[in-house]
Amino acid sequence: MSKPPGHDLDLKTAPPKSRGDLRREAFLKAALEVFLEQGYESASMAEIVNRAGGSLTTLYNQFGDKQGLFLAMIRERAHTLSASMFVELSAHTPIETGLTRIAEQSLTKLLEPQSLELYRLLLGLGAKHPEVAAAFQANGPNRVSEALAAYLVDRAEAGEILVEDPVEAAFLFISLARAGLVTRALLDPEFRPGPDEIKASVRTVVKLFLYGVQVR
Amino acid sequence: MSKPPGHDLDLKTAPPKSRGDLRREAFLKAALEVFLEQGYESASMAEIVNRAGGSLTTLYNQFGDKQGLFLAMIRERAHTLSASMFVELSAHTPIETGLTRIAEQSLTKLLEPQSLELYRLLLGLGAKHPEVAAAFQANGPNRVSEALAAYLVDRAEAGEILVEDPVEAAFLFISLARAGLVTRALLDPEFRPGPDEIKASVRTVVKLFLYGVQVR
DNA sequence: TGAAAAGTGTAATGTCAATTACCGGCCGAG
DNA sequence: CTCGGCCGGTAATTGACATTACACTTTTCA
Repeated sequence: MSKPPGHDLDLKTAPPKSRGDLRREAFLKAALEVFLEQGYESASMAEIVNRAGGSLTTLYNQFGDKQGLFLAMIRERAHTLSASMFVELSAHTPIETGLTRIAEQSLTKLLEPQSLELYRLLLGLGAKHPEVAAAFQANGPNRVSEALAAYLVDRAEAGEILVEDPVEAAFLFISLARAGLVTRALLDPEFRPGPDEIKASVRTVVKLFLYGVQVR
Repeated sequence: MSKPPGHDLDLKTAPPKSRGDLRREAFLKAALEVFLEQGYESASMAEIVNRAGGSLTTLYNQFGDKQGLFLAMIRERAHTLSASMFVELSAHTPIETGLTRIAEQSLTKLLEPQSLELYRLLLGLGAKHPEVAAAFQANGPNRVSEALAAYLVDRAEAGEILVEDPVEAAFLFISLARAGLVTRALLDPEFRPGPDEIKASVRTVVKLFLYGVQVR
């Protein structure tokens, strides 16, 4: 409705910034903060306006209602979070290195307080708004899984590993990598693992994934 | 305060049921329903009283306030849920059987809609009420982990497996078992795995845990 | 049996926040 | 320059509850 010549798919090279766009960005940023801090129900539209500047009227004009704002915010964040977890896996990287790299990258991102809280919010969404959770899932974790699966196939062909179902194996590896630290962090706010703990956890996980525990 | 001769640790054989106890039970049951359906913020005390019978006044007398009721409910549920996930592991059970049994048992319990919603609620609690999440963690998952760790030590001594840190290995196995189905179920309400899917998932996980993916 | 304790039902009270209504100022097209 | 629409600020308007207060009945038990 506003940018005359625009490709609507601009991802990085898009600073057309009309007035409305600026407002919108500020609103989304403030909404992110407040929703993450207080949760959906407790967050107040007024508080969001306080932080963003602007006015309630404009906020309602742009997003319709509280739920609209929330959904818009979630979509935007889920998208960038997913993107930031993506790892370039050049084939022919040795398996141990590749697994380590992908696990460290996505764990590090996911353990940032902001990501963690966003993840928590998504989980809490529950039966309501399944579309959002689904969109996040499809468009974040699944992407990573798929990339990893392709890489596993490559490594299998190179004779390094033996997998029956690469897709499932990839999914399990991702799950395994995340399960330990992320679950703990979600349940215990005190628990904020640093880079060293992440590296250590990843090392264990990679070893387990590769070798298992059975005596050979 | 009421039952004259009581052991306070009765678990099953305890129907002393004074009047207050009956009220209390009904309140907790209704509270469970309503909190799971609506979430903490949206749940209304009046609605709980409607379902439980009795009166608002009594509810407040027994639990103080909304948060008190919520905490009491969570504690009670976390306790019984944990108990139901416990698996008797006679030592000397072959490793593959033991792992399969423990994973199937706890997965099956955790995937029941009610458990799943409770888990979701706990995750959503977030920074607030860390005590509750901690209590649940300590008193549920950790128990299972510890039992499994002891079992792993036994199997290691029997020469079946090779583990450096049994506690960590146990934790990872539990995480691995849960990660796949539970995470999926939390994010996608449509996804309700049946017993066959659970068995299949467990089979894969056990194999991975034992053998890894590396060619031998 | 006869209070005191505990329970019940209903109707305040008070707060808080979503959503709307207005009203005057700012900005870009004609 | 100048009008109609977007904006910002503020004050309604409403509806939901949590939490209490009150007046009455039932249980308990000494």
